[in-house]
Amino acid sequence: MAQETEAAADVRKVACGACTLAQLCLPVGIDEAGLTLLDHAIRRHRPIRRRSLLFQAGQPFRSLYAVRSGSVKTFLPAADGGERITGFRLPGELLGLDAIHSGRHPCAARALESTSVCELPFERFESLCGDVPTLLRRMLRIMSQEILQEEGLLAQISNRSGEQRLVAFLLNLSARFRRRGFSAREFNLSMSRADIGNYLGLAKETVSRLFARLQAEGLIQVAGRQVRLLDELGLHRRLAGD
Amino acid sequence: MAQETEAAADVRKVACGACTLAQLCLPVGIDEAGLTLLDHAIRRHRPIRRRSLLFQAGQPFRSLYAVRSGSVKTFLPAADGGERITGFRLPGELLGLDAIHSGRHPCAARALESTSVCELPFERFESLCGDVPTLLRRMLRIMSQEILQEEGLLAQISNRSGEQRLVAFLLNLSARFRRRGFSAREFNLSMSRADIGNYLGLAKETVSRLFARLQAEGLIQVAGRQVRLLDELGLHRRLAGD
DNA sequence: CGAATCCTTGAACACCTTCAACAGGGGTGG
DNA sequence: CCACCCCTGTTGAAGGTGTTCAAGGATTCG
Repeated sequence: MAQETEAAADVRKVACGACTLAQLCLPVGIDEAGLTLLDHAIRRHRPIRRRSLLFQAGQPFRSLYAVRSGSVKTFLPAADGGERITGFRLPGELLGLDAIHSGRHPCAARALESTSVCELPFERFESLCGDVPTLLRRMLRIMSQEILQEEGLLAQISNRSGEQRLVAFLLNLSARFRRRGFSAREFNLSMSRADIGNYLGLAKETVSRLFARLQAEGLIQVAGRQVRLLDELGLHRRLAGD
Repeated sequence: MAQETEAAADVRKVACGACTLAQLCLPVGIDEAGLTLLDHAIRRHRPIRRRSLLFQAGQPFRSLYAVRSGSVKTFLPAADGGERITGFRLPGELLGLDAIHSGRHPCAARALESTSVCELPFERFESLCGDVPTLLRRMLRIMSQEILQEEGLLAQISNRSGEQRLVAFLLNLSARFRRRGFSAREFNLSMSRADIGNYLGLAKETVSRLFARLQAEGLIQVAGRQVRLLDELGLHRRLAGD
């Protein structure tokens, strides 16, 4: 217990330049001087618990957040009290980009497991952009990538069968884990079947059945939230519609 | 004919500050000095014809484009020669934001009717951001809005019935026409039923049937590509799932 | 005016959803 | 520490919604 607290304290002291996520996160391509400035602007939070909200929908937008460890889901609250999940964020990914426009968070963000984040006050970020031109370039690229991803997701959701959607989801997760140095073949899902279904536009029962079918066909192996990709080539073929 | 050419020539001389789209397009919130700089960076093109490509998928990214008049569809070419439509752009909207990340256009863009655009070389835009801080702020907001729109679209596509998707599409178009000073109750669709279906994840036959049904129920009136919204409140109720 | 594209309508079928029941497992409180 | 309970996941059957295939009609453009 004391160990954990100590470790957490250590992690919170790690500067952006020394962070294991520096090659994925905002710092990519920023020179050392800029990194120091960025470093001073960032608030490193202690881990938040599973199920707790990082911010609510409608809340005024003050800061961007970067996931340091754990994972987060973002969702739009629906009229009937339900939610529409808009995305899942892994370490090194940013939260709050959709709030810049209106100055309010359109989505809420909830931790799927114990999760720690870095907070970057947006006003300081904007003034920093004036001093650190590479920071501006980096942010434009991150936002462009975000737009691109949403476009790709949209193309995969509409006009694709449930099986293809789930395969696309798994391969997307796999690629993101790979970039983070985790295994791309075997990983844990931090979200429930209901969350996956909500995100992909499928009923949770359908997700469950699709997992079973992909396993029966020898493409994957599933045990609860533990997933192993057995035949990546076959999965890619399914995605293409073969 | 001579008149048309003359008018086109005139339009091409209009500065950003004098453009009727200045309140929608990139210039929003930019001071006069910045506007002059922006003005000099922009190339105003002669109209391109219906069906012609503004840029191809995979092409190197050099410039952002703003629609001045007409409309454009953007789409990802699919493996089988088909296309996945990612969006429709109206006057005052930007094209190419998804290309900043990789330096290549992931989507192609095709004119749906006779369309004119303004071209903004991206390198000049980036250096301009250093001189005109409000320009940077504006671009961050535009990109944030784009991310937000894609999120909203995704939420509407997945987990919604075909009818709800089509209603959402019509109301979205209506709101965008309103902002541009056109009628929000009666407008022309510049895209085909097949394009709408492709975009919404429905077969073109389904789109046709849904139009017929909405008309039979007295919510809209359709004649080919001419649409009139008869009961906007009723349409909003349909969207909510009533 | 002809050709091509776009739109509409019909019928059969596949896929996914909904409703329902049950099993397992992790967290909480006693 | 254990028991209970709620949450999560699984499986079955019936029904609805949208797709596919097919054909004919309308509109537009050269």
